[in-house]
This record gives sequence, structure tokens and C-alpha cells, in this order.
Amino acid sequence: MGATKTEHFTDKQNAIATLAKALGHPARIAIIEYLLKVDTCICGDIVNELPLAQPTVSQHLKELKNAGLIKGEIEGNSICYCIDEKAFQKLQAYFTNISTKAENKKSNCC
Amino acid sequence: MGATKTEHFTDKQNAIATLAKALGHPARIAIIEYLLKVDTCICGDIVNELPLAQPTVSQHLKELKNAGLIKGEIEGNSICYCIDEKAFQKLQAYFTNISTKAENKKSNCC
DNA sequence: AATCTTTATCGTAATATTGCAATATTAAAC
DNA sequence: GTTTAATATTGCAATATTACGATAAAGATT
Repeated sequence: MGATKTEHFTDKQNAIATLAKALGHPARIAIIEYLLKVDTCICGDIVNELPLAQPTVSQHLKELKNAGLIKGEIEGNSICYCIDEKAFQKLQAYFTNISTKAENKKSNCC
Repeated sequence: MGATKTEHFTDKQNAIATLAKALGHPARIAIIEYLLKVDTCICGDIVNELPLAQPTVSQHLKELKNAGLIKGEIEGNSICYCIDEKAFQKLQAYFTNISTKAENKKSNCC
């Protein structure tokens, strides 16, 4: 064993877990924050910003892209990566909902 | 190699990544959603709610607790687990901030 | 076309995660 | 005190993740 049993959970649960998992690494959080910081999304220097080797960064970018957190297109001999708002809006909505519900049931809880 | 290089990132980045990582599994999302659903937080039947063996569920609960997403106290021969609002408020604030910033720079981006 | 620059992929080693059977623990119930 | 019930821990196998050197790919520069 060792493989996640995704088939036993709902699509929505798997979708949120996939997004969360992709953000479950500080390098990928750092990448997202860098993409937000720079003005344009022609970001040819992500590698120089991170304390990781180029193949490692490339791999992290691929994971973020697979999860739908960033979009990327080839642009000459560099790459245009940028944040995919929709995914973050989904996360925002999800956690807002949880926070609200948690707040409401505070009373009859520990 | 293989271990995450946490020491190279900021505390805040690591903190968010830790929370996200803990939610990066559908079983743990399902646990959170179940804890929200039940009225009180005396939740002795989480195992019956999930398609996983008891030790596996126990392990997932432990991870959620370590990450600070749930609180738990022994209560007789069952356990009182419940959501730790603060962690979810942190996540809500983080993703709201990202969404807002992403929205603002939409224009000069792909 | 040879070279440079940038990003991706492959291969692989180190480590972490997932899942469960077996067992331990602990407190209630009898 | 013995049984029952609920949760935790241990140990281990299967799988996934992380990281990087080596190499490939592909457009830009000369």
C-alpha cells in the first residue's frame, strides 16, 4: 500500500486536497509569492530567486501547473508563468466557508 | 536528498505550507468536513464515517492535530476532536490576500 | 551553423507518506 | 478484577515526493 485512496472520497474533496497538496511545500509557496510580487508575469528568473537547483524549480513549477494554480506559456526562450486566479478564489471560498461554519458552532463545542 | 529544505524559506512560508500539506489528502479534508457537520465535537465515530481502517484514521487525526488544524482532548474512553478556527482563519486571510493581489495585477499579465 | 541561454526531462538516491495488521493503552461497564 | 469499547502506537510494505546531476530541447545571438 501507500497510494492515496482517492476513489473513496468525493470529487470536491479530492479537488481541494489536490490544490492544498500542491501548496504543501515552502518552495511552491515561495514561487506563488514571487509571481505575485513581480509586475509582469514574464518571469524568467524564478530559479535565481529560490535556493534550489534549476531542475528542482522546474519540477515544482510543473506541479503547480498540473494542480491548476499557475498558468504557463512558452515565450521565446523563456517562459511566462503566472497565477491562475480561479484556483485561489476556490481556496478562498472554501476556507471562508469553513471559518464561518466553525465560528457558528463555537458555542456547543470545546 | 529527498528531504524538504525548510531552512531556506521564511517562517511564514513554512507555516502556510505546513497547513496546506496537512490538508493535502482527501481523507483529512473529509475529516474536517465531518467535524464541521456534526453538532458537537464529541465525535467518537469518525472511523465509521471514513473508508479507512482505524489506525489510518488515527494517524490522519494526529497529523491534523500536529499541524494545528484540530484540537483534541481525551474524554472518557472516547475523544473530543474539533476544528481549530484560528488555523482556518489564517488560511482564509492568506488566500483572500492572494486573490486580491492577483485580481489587481490582472491587466499587465497574460 | 555554431554557440549561448533558458527551461524541460531523465535517472536515481534519499526521504516521506499512506495504509493496515497486530498490539498496546485506557477508561467505562459489568 | 475481568471484559468491552475506543483510540493510539508499532512495525512494515507499497508508493510518492524531493532534490539534483546529466542531458536534451529549442529559440536567441553571434
